[in-house]
Amino acid sequence: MIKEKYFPVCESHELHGEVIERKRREMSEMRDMYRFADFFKILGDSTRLSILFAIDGEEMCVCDIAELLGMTKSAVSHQLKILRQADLIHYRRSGKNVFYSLADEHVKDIIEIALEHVSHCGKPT
Amino acid sequence: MIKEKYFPVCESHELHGEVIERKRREMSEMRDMYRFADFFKILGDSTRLSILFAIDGEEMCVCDIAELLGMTKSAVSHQLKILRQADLIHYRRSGKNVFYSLADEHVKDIIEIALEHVSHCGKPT
DNA sequence: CAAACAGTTGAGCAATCATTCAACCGTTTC
DNA sequence: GAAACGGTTGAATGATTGCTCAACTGTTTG
Repeated sequence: MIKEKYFPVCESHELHGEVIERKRREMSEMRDMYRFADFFKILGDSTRLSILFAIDGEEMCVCDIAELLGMTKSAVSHQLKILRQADLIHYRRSGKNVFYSLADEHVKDIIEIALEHVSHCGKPT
Repeated sequence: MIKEKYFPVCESHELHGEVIERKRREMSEMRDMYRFADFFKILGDSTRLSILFAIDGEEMCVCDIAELLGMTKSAVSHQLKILRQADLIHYRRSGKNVFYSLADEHVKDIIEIALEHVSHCGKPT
């Protein structure tokens, strides 16, 4: 039996082609992996993560966040913009100040589970 | 009453200093924000995320992962190394092949919640 | 209305990072 | 043992990114 090869897989055993095809079908459902990765990319920065922790439970203005993190207002504002565009935070203007707060409960959930994972797999060395 | 200023906060209202101090105490508990952000940073790449989805539920060898993602073995192997160092995947050698599988159930949980968030906040435009 | 304050924005820069390329290691096969 | 295959690794490179600096907007205050 001549097996049709759709792609140059390993030659070690013939099942590989099937596995790839099945996986390809499974993964096609959520094909915009880029958009999905972007979500984690936003959380993958200590500054942005610190901001989210800072405004968790209590809104804060930009100036205070900057002071808390020991950064310039500019640097914080740049990161706030990214968080805003990702719909992770909420915006409120009050006089000269702008107050930010968490926009979504999902964010807290994800952070908590991740925190659990990190503390579990924590390698002190 | 002369209020001691520990840091140059906004002048608009005096509560800001207190807020910052309280937040600073709260956040000092989990002070290694870098390590925490690194966890998300690893998930924040479409290639690595695709790999995790690929080996979810069924181990795969490097060659097949590469074929599935349309990438070189080298590129995949580089990302596998990062996932390995983060203890997110499991390694198994079998003859000439090396099979990878998910190492932790936490990973699946996090991905699922994040997927939910992304699909909720999905802006088609 | 001008000065001061809170915050935003864009350009520029340094650092990080994902992929490519070539060389290499480990296992199997002839 | 040499060739072939699966996989890894390090250097090089192009792209991305986080911060700084300076200029700017919007609001309040004198």
